[in-house]
Amino acid sequence: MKLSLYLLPMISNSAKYAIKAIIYLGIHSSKANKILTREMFEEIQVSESYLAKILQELSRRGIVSSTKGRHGGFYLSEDNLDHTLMDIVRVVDGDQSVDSCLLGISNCNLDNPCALHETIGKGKTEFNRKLEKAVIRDIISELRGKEIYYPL
Amino acid sequence: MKLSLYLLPMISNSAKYAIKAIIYLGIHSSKANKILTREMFEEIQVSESYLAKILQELSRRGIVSSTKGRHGGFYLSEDNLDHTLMDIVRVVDGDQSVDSCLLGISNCNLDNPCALHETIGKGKTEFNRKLEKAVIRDIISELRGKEIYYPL
DNA sequence: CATAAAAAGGATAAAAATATCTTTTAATCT
DNA sequence: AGATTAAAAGATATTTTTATCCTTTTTATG
Repeated sequence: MKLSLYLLPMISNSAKYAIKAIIYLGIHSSKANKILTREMFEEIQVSESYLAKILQELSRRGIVSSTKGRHGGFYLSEDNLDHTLMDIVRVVDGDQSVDSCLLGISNCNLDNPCALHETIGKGKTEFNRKLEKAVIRDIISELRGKEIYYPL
Repeated sequence: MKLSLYLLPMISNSAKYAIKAIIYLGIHSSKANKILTREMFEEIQVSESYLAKILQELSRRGIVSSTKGRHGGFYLSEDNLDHTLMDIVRVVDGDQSVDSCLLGISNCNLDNPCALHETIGKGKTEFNRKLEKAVIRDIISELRGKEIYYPL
């Protein structure tokens, strides 16, 4: 018997797709050059429909930009570029995912720390801090300097 | 529309229950004083049946000890105490969960790092290292010094 | 040896996450 | 205005994770 058969990562599949899509948009898109889900989904290794679903939500929450109709599509505005990976994860996986205690204890905090708070709880906090510092604009400009950033 | 309605933590619910159960056993059990799932499940805030399932697997994989029949139950042997939190997570969530790249890119490694490897991939590695260093014996003995370690 | 106690195992059920499909709305072009 | 294009929205399906239940096996003890 196997309890969790497949991988259960630090961020969800959906958040991964979201991050990949945003990286793709950051590299390829502009307000003048919008991108269709049709053009991205293979690179991101997700179905077109599911990617659309995720981008829809990201758009609604102001993480990416989009317009309907002809010459429509998705792109990153200057404002969008100021977002961090944490913003993405919070939108897709929810705040609880980020803020919850490692043992899932609701009243765990600095004054009343849970059994693992000292031992590894801080590890999660550090990881969160990295997500907060990771600004999309910086990630994109760093990737531009490199030869290969595919496949996502 | 919400993509992930509930929390999606760094480790699965099952792994959390496993860790909580092992902490409980570490504090209360010995080879002479075995513990029944019936005695633990409320403290751990999981159903008795599911806890039994998880402990079964942990027992099969040598993370906890158990004996059947009268005066049977679960306990931590001296060997069990030498395991780390990482051992638990690997058993319950699987190796992939621990070893996978943050973007889920299969051929991501130090020589051929993915887009996020430098930025936050290292954060995951650090977190993993903390799990590896967290020896059950140490966690238990530290908890014994404290007044309150409940609820788990 | 019979009986009771408790984990192990197997089958099934429920909930959540992931994914797809269809219809609607908005933008653009002719 | 009408046709076309593409995102938004809604409904539904699938897979995975979580959880429960019931039977079997093992062990201790009277």
